[in-house]
Amino acid sequence: MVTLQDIADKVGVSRTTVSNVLHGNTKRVSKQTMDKISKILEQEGYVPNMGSLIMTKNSSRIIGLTLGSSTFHHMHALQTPFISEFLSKLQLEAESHGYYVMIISGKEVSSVVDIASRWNIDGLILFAFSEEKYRLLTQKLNKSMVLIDYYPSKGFFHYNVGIDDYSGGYLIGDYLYNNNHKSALFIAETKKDSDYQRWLGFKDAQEQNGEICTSYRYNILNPHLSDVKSYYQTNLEKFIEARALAFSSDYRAMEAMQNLFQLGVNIPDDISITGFDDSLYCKFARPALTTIKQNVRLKAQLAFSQLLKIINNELITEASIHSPVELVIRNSVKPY
Amino acid sequence: MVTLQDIADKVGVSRTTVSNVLHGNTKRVSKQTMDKISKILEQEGYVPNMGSLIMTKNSSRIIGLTLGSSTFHHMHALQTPFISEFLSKLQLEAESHGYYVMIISGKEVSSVVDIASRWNIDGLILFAFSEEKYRLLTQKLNKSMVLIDYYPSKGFFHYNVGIDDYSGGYLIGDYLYNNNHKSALFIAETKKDSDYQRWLGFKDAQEQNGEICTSYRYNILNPHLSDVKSYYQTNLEKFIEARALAFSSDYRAMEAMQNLFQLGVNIPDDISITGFDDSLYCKFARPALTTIKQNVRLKAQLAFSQLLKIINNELITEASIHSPVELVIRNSVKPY
DNA sequence: CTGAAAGCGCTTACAG
DNA sequence: CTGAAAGCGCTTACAG
Repeated sequence: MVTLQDIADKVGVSRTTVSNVLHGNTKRVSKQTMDKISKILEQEGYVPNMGSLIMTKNSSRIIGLTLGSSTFHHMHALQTPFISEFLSKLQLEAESHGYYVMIISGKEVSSVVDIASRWNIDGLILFAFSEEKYRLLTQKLNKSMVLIDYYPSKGFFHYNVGIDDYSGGYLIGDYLYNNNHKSALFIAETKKDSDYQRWLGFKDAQEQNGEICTSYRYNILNPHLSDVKSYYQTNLEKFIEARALAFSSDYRAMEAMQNLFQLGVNIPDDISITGFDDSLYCKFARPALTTIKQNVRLKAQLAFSQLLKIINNELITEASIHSPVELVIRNSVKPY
Repeated sequence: MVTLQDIADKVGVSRTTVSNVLHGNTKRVSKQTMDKISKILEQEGYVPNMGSLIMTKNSSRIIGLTLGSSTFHHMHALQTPFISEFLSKLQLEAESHGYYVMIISGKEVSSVVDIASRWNIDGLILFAFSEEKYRLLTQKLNKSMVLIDYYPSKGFFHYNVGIDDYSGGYLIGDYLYNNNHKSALFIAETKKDSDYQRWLGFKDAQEQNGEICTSYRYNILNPHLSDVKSYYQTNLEKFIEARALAFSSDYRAMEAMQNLFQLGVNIPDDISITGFDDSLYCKFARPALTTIKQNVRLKAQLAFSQLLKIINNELITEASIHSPVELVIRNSVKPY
């Protein structure tokens, strides 16, 4: 490892001077010295030691990426296509701004606090944190944080970057409505957060001509249900009567297609189905799944730039940003 | 941030002593002082500053995770289910051993070198690096490294953790053979590395009773092919004649199922299909995909422990380790 | 058993 | 325009 001192010795100046050219303090160094130092710097492939920088700058330029719950939409959090894509885009974005991303397990709040303090992390991006955990975290750790896809209870201040879940739900509800599916059911794993917003959009779309969409149409599929098959068996009649099922995730939609198929249901002839996320594989479902797609790259960029603003104490006009969403029409819906 | 000095002041000792209890040098400190210091340490929630540790210990305890090519099996590397699962398991493993994982974009070798030096990274885990890039990297960066799923040319020393690709291929070839598919075709994106090993296993299984499996049966599906549909159109006759297609990835297998279905082919009645990887969604394919599953958690653990050994200069008995693989039988193969 | 001191690689007032 | 010096938080010989 070549140090500043090494460079200084080589050129025959003090390390103060080398440091000055490193930071572009051109007024403090003569053109001549500058050039000489720049040349050697380049030649020796000098890179600063981050350990040293952490100490002197009191900042590490590390962004922590933390997953609050290890599972998310019934699979390992990092395995959900969208989270891993987010991570890769975030890392690119960070790297191009001279930041680094460290993965921190969010299982224990205390260990997030420990690691974030230890590393003097500049900011944190949080996935799938419950409100309780988030509160605890903010209490114990005073760092810039941005939450992803978060819908906290009212009056609870936080920064958030999400997608327009409501519009996603609306697009689906509207699309089904226009295909004459006016008593479609909405199926999600919870009654809160993203799921609930999607439902709201769905409901409004279904009610657009004065129709009524009661909460009877909001169905819960327990994420811990071991016997999904019997769930479909039990509800078969109800589902066939509804003629259309709008799921809050691709995974559940595809799972439904499989189970219903086994029960002799023809999709989309008997029942139309929609998903949410546009996972890599859902174009291969049979029939290919109609779903909602989000712009993950944009989301990662928004999250990073928002976090940067918080870190730098810049003015933030909106504490909660939502990236747009679009309907991807494939073949899992048939006009009724 | 509470520092060692703060603690020392509070207790009324020198920071040397505090440091000693921190490191369990029990013989150098009286029981009494020890207890007092431990108590305050706990009470104040002391955590060391990693910046400082990097400097004094000349080690950061950071493991870099680097993706050599941004795409992998035609999707973004971090998006392949197995890489993201690997990452999450690796992070757990690292955290439990007091290590940290930083994501480093592997697009440019020079930036890997830069970041790894800057952070004084302890070791690197490398995905999807070409041999050329890996050589360049080792030339410029003297760090402990473990490659994942790597098959370099002969005589090129390196540490590798992979899966038993050969056995995976064999299991598939054997399973097809036993279902009377003795002229099945193997389809992959390349003729090297994992793909080639899988082919070798496949071939050996198909040749088990003296039959011959010529390279005619090794088909390449160009990963950059834009018009996959016409690929299947063109080869339809050949594929129907073969009656079984063994793919080197689930993605391609599912894609094939979709395209063949559109061409009026019945799967598995007309053509049997197998995949490789056991992606989250392939149980939802229709028919559900028979494929090879690997133990990603074990792989992550092996990779980490191997890297740790290299870092600590421990004796390593095997430079290349392979985790086992298993056949997951679903419904995409029909006895011929 | 305890602590003073040097050193890790850098930045940043400050003096000249 | 240039550099000596203090300081960031820790560890580690070493002296007592």
